[in-house]
Amino acid sequence: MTLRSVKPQHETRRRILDAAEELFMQHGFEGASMRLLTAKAGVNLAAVNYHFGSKDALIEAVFQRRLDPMNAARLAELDRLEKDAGAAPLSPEAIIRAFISESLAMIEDGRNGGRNFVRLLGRTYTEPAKPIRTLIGGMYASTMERFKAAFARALPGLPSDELFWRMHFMFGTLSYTLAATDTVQLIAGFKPEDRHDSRALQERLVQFLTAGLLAPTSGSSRGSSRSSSRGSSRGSSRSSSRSSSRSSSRSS
Amino acid sequence: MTLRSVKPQHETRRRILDAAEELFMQHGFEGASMRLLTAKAGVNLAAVNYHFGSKDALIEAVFQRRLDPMNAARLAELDRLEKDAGAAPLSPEAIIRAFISESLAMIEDGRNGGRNFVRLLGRTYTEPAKPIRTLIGGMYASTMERFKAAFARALPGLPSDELFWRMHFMFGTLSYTLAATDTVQLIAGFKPEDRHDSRALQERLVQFLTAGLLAPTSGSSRGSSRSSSRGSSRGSSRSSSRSSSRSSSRSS
DNA sequence: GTATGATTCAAACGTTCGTTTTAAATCCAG
DNA sequence: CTGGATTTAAAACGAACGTTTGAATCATAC
Repeated sequence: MTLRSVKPQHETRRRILDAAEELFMQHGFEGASMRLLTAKAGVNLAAVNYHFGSKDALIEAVFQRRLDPMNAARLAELDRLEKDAGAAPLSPEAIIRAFISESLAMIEDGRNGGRNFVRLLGRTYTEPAKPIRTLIGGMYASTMERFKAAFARALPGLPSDELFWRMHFMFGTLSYTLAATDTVQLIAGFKPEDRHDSRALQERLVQFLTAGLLAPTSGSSRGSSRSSSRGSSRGSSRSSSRSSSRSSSRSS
Repeated sequence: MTLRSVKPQHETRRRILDAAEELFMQHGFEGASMRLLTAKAGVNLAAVNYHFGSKDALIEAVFQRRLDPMNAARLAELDRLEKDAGAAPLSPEAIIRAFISESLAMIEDGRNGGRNFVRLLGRTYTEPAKPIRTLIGGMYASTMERFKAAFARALPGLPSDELFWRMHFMFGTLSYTLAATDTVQLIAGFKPEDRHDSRALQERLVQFLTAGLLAPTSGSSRGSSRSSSRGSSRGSSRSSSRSSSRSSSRSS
């Protein structure tokens, strides 16, 4: 009793999840203690174990609350694109947009903890703890399958293993961008006003990722490319040669 | 006495650093305890505090042992390239190679802990703990300055803020690639034999990063691009329009 | 109003953490 | 050989950790 102020009862779970989202992002999973976390949420120390069972279960709940809807939205957007396109293949850029726009929209979400979560998510891809890795991996599996199939359809000329790596690189760029926008600032010249302008950021990301995805492949499909010079780092240019093998149509 | 076996005395520091490198990579900084660490190194528990003073100082030492030479090699390679080129600007691809080849060469370094360190490094860019972030940032500052200047010279048509973001994206791709090659596997279809083939990986990375760096810019320099529809995520294609404004020369 | 189950609370549990201290043993350069 | 630096062993330090407990409190249905 006394001064409980604003806590409309039974929203303890939500308050815990919000505080966990922010503190996990700031201090990591091990660095954010239960005592700090429950203090920030304004709930009792035992509330986490009561509502979630353990700290690990809380971590899992934090991700499930946001990740499942996020991936569902990605898939829904992809479905919509494919339905609109009919039999025509999608443009790679449109697929990229369908994948990243959900994440980036969350950056502008200040009221809710969307921004916290998105940064937390970016960090978690390189999380050392194995249970967390497998948890995240499982939540992404089906979504990645669908997007990989969509890319493969949009880029019929791109070998499967090349596509794997291109998706790996694209995901890495997105992940790092989400995680590190205001953590490590290795490169000078950051414009603070750009930090939360997710529209401008999305355009820059789409340009970069689309170009990377459509980059010319050196050795083409498979094994055959034991040839070309590959002179370690001596040969400066040698890039422009193929330039126009854009690999597939541009639909629409 | 007893069975000390192989420990040529006075290499306790190196054994601690090697063990720390591996365990920090596997369990994170907080997850790797001093007792586990010293046990793995085969030294006494008190040895870390004797030689390094504290766990935090050990963390710093782990990075300094490798990061300083690595960045020095990057700068030396860039110097060499610029000297060879004379007054002519370097190709963006050559600059990219100078930056990433040092990291990727370490992946193949199995004997020494190079592979462990490179993965640890990739993880640390998104490390929550602030002292570690500032430590890493400080170690990179001068290197990033030089490379940013080199890119700016190679791409005179690219606005400064665009270059900042392109470098940010490139660094993110590299970072994630180093950290996550065998952690989270979100995308199915991974070929295990490619994991440690750093030459093939480097070629794929260079293709991707070069294309991303040279991607056409949408709104050109500044603020002007408030125009186009931006219909949330409705407009499916709308991408192909600009396609050929490669932004700058291709040198050589 | 009272019984009942869900929730919150303060307090304590046992464990592990990084660090320090003691002492003796061992190494290695001068 | 000597003496300072290094290493080991064992023990303990206070602090912080995640978790558990049992009583108090709340909300609701009878």
